[in-house]
Amino acid sequence: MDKTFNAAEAETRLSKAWEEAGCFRAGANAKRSDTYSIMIPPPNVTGVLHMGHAFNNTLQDILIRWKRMQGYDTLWQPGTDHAGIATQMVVERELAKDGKKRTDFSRPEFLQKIWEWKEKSGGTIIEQLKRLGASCDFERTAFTMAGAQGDTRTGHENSPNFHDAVIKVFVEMYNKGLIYRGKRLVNWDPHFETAISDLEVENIEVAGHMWHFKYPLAGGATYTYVEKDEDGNVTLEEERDYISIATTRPETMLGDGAVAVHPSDERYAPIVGKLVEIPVGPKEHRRLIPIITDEYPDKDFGSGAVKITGAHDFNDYQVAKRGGIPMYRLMDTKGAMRADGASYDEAATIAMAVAKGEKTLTEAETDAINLVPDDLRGLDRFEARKLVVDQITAEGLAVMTTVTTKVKDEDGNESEVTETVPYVENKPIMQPFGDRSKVVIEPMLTDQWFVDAAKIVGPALDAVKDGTVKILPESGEKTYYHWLENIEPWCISRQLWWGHQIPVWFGPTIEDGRARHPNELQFCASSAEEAQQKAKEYYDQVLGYEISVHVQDVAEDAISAMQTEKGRNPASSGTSVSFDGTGKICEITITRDPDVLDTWFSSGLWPIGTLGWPEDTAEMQKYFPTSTLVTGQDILFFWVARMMMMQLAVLDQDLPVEQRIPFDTVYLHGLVRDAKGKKMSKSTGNVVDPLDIIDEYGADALRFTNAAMASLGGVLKLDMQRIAGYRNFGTKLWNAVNFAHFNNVYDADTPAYDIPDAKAAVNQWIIGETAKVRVEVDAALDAYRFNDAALGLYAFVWGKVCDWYIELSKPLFNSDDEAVIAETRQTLGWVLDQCMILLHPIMPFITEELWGNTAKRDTMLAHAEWPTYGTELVNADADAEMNWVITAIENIRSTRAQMHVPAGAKIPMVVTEFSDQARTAWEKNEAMIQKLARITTLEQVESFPKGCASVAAPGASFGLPLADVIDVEAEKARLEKTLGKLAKELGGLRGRLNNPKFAASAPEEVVAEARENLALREEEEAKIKEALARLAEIG
RNA sequence: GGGCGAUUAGCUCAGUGGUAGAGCACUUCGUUGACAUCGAAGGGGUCACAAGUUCGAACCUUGUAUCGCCCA
Repeated sequence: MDKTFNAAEAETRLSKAWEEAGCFRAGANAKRSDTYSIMIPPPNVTGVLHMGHAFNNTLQDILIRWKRMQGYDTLWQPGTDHAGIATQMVVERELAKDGKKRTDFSRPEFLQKIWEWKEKSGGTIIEQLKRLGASCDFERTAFTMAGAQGDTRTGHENSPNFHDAVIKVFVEMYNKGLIYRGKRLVNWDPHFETAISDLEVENIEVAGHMWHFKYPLAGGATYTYVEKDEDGNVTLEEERDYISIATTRPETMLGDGAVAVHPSDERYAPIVGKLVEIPVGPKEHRRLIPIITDEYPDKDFGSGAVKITGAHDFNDYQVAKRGGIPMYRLMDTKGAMRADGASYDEAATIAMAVAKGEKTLTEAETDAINLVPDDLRGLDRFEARKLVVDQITAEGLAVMTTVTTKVKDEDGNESEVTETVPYVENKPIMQPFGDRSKVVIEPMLTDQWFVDAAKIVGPALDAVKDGTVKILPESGEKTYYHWLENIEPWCISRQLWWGHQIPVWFGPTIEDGRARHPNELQFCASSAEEAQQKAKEYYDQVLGYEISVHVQDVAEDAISAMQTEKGRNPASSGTSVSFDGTGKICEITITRDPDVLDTWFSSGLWPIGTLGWPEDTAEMQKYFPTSTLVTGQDILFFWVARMMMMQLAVLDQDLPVEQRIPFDTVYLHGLVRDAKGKKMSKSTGNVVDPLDIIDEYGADALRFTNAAMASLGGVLKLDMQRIAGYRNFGTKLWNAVNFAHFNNVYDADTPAYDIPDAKAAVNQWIIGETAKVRVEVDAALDAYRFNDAALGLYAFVWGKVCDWYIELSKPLFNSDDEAVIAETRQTLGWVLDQCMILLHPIMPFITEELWGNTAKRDTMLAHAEWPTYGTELVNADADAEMNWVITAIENIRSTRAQMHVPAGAKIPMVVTEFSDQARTAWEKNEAMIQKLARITTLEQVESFPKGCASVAAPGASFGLPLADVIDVEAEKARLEKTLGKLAKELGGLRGRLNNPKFAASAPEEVVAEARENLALREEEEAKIKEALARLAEIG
């Protein structure tokens, strides 16, 4: 055997062997009908393995290997999601290298490029998972775009047709009224020009400014502004002809629809309902907006008055909706100030009429109004901000403040200069950034598709509340409830090319035989043919005669449609109707929505989509509902909750809830951080690459570290020293096996399957300890306490097997008794086999290698039988005997070390008090104690000779005669110290036992334990006191 | 501002009512026929603070402080 395990060489070889033997196929090693299945949280197809994946997949692999060895019919389903924005970005970046843009290609051409990229690079993370040892059924690798147009079926050859499943769900949810189209405020990425999900927005604190402006009251009205302190004393009273507003985004003032104050704010009570002027834009067309009340403004924040820009702020949007305030969109898809539509004069005139209540607009009409003054049109939003601030300040409508600064003149004389300047606070503000584009996200009013989540949330909530689905740690359940009980509509459309295109075709409405609103009718269907048929049926019926319906399969580019407003704004869309000679409609063209679905919409179907749903597949019947979902707590809402809602909503409603839940247990974990607890980030430079760790320490060390970190709800701090420590642990096991080799344990080349019928106490003892740890490991894994399983095994293998059993076995191997030697060989072989088996889920590589190195086996370790023996293997007598031996050895060693007896010196020992039990234990294990404690002889004496160091063991009083070397003072000090410690313990124990209430209220076994403990401590105390007395005699 | 959580040895963390644990680090000793990626021994803690419940609190309750994370 090599000196140490060569991880780099063995890992590749073993991975290949497992794969070739089909060890991880669904159902491999199944010995019972119970199933256990895990869906991998699909990594992004553009992704590379990071520590989060490594951690997450280690836990899944531990569970699946454990269950597979137990004989369950297991499936660990791998795959990737198609990651709309990320993938499109990666491919666009590749094109950019050749100086090309996406828009240089048609949509189908560009999609072909993505599929080519996917073929080439889309399997990266799956390959990396194999290096971790992940035992997924890789032949089933799925992909959330499988089956979509252009799919080359490379890298996910056997994936079920995900596209069909996604489209079917959309159509069904649409038909049930769970999906609708509407104009809502969404997170808009001005770089990618698409709506994005909350998940893709990072809120980052940046240095910002808060400007304070005056909004003059209309018609020069005034009011008395009064400020009071806490006691109601007036601190400020003045006549004002304005209301003061604070804002971090002055450019959005152009779209203000109102100014809101809190209903209880007395300062502004006199002017509620009055109109104020927005202090920007051409003087002759200043818009007037009302002062309204709403609960949203915070009286103590800024002036207490808030401008309401419903189209560009999420809070304002809610206020505007509540108050019926118009929302004017100010920007285009690139985040520049709008340059479309009618002139500012015209727009402002209409808006004015609306504000005065003379006119009401439809949503579309409101959206068509461009309230950006002509001089600001087309400017970038940040440019526009500067100009707006300048214009307001120039007009004298900025709130001013005085600042006193010290200046030095040419001669160095200091003087104070007081200036009046605009009041601008420099303060940190939270700003939303696109996690991929890194640009500031703009809340934007756009037409999008939404899932009416509130309608399907009920069953998802109930399933957790009634315990059908368990979330661990429990605190996750609270978070889950909190979010689901306040659920918002889910925006599922994205203005991208890569993704599942929305299966809805638009056509014109018909009134009195004439086409009215183009693109306002929706035909939702799972194919173009079906849409055509539906449309034809509809139009034939409303027109009363047959027409032909033409289907435009892929509409123009989603983005350009958005920019030109075509296809989104029915009013400006081109005609799609042809007429015959008599002016009657004879042909209608319906066009497909160019948008695609949010990747999470397809990921939400992962549990069923990967199993072949909507087909009634064997896998679906066997492995659904799945068992455990292991994932990061950060995607509890975005993925876990949505899977719950979707599976429960989509599957046959006649099935009981237990058969529609996607999984029965959700294990949530936090972010993997660096050793100091900092988030890993490229900018901090503390990112750890799991592949580097695997290269340096081996996959097993990384996996063991992951398991050891995984306490429920624990923080995950990755410490290199710890990884090194667990690499050492592997070496320790390796060397233990090496020791067994050396002692001819494996000479016969036969595996140690049967539990040895041992006679020697040491062997009986270690068999019992093995049984205890097996019970402990199963209990820990059952409860998802990976850390307990890992640390329990660590303590057993290192602390029990290596530190004690192997050491204690040495005298047995050196004995002359062939029977004892044979029994010990058998026991050691069995114990080490159990170590390999029990450690395999956590450290698959080194254990598989040892398994193969030690004997001819029927199966690979990955398919070895997981043991079921329990504490019936514990022999109480052997346990007591060996515990005595270990205590005796430890106490002798401790005394020796403290008395500075040279470590190598072998010395004699004497004994005075010696109970029968202690004597028997000694006699049966003399050779071991002598070897491990370096004792030559034991002699029973009446009393200790002069200069003897005391060693206590239960039932025995030992002494080490060290007359020549003993330092009386040192020995005294040592004993006093031990006595001190004992006194503390005794105090506590006696205090408790002397309290009558303790005996009365504490459980019996606790009282008994305390009594027993007290007796032992008292015995020890007596011995030490005796020893001290003897020392006193010597002087 | 709202929600969730944390505070235990120098460090990183376990510990769900019976009197405090691990690994690493530290000190001393050690080439003992598995292992120096090692062995033996040792030092080190008012369990953030305060009050309460209890025979008994690191653990339960309330409050305070500090620090995270998520959402506004």
